Amino acid sequence: MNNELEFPIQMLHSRKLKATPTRTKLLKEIHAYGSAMPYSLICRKFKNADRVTLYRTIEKLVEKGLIHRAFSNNKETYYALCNTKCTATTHYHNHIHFKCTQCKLVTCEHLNEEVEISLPDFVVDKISINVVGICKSCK
Amino acid sequence: MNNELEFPIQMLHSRKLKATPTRTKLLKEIHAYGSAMPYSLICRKFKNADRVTLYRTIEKLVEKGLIHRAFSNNKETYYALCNTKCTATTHYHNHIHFKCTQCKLVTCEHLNEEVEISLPDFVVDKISINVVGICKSCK
DNA sequence: AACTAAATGCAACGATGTTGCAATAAAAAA
DNA sequence: TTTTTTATTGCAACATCGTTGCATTTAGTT
Repeated sequence: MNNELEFPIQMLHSRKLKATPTRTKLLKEIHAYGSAMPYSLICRKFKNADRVTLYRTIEKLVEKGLIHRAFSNNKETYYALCNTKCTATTHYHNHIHFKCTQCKLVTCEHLNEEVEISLPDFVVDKISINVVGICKSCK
Repeated sequence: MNNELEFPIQMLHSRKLKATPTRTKLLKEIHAYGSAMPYSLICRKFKNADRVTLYRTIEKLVEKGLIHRAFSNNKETYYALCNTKCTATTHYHNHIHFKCTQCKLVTCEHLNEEVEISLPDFVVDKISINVVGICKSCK
């Protein structure tokens, strides 16, 4: 996926962030999880940590473009690692977020072609596409 | 937009729901608002009502396909009326939800062409597309 | 080793999600 | 129209999450 993922400290430093235990652990946990990680699960991995610290850690890493909110409904938010093309403000949009109704996993899936959305008279800054269905493994 | 919108009672009855004051009011408020209505604003319109009743009213109308969650981030959810083509389980996906960073409004925008998303080996049930940018009016 | 800017931990509060249960009201039946 | 049935409401109560301020601690630097 991303070579840098094995080096959370370098990832953090590249965005001028201090490599604190909570931050490096968060990056490692999300990476280890393999798909977009629900907040509730993140909490379980950090049950000894302070809730506010975790909150601010997530905010900061989202702000700096190291992770992103892959999926959100009114109940839960899922977090995923950004790929190397992500910057602090933009994310690639030739990928979509897929939520499987069977295994409940949220994954980032790449599309062969960029999605074309024609909205004349609108300025489009960011596109996010969520698909719900049944994933390859569960089908 | 939708003729039925002027008749919240009929809308409710068509889904075998009792036409209670909270339900008819919710449908009217969202319709009157014109774009996807943030939950915080809905609350303000219902400040005398019980919070749990409002919660259950929303749940029920979403479940029955009269309204839908047009947009959600980790902070807030936006609700919009479903069009007549919506059923309890599916929503049209030749429209997108647009959030304007200037006026903060979330609107449903129709696309001339259906969005094509090719995900071989996946079963696609529902596609939702959120676009962030600057709307026609603010540009 | 000392310094400095940034991150953490804690307290504290507000908003939202969620359930159970008794009281109430809407729709249907008589 | 009145009664009956069944769904909805209101309230209490609790859990989770978002958010801020401030004092303490720590990472990266000098």
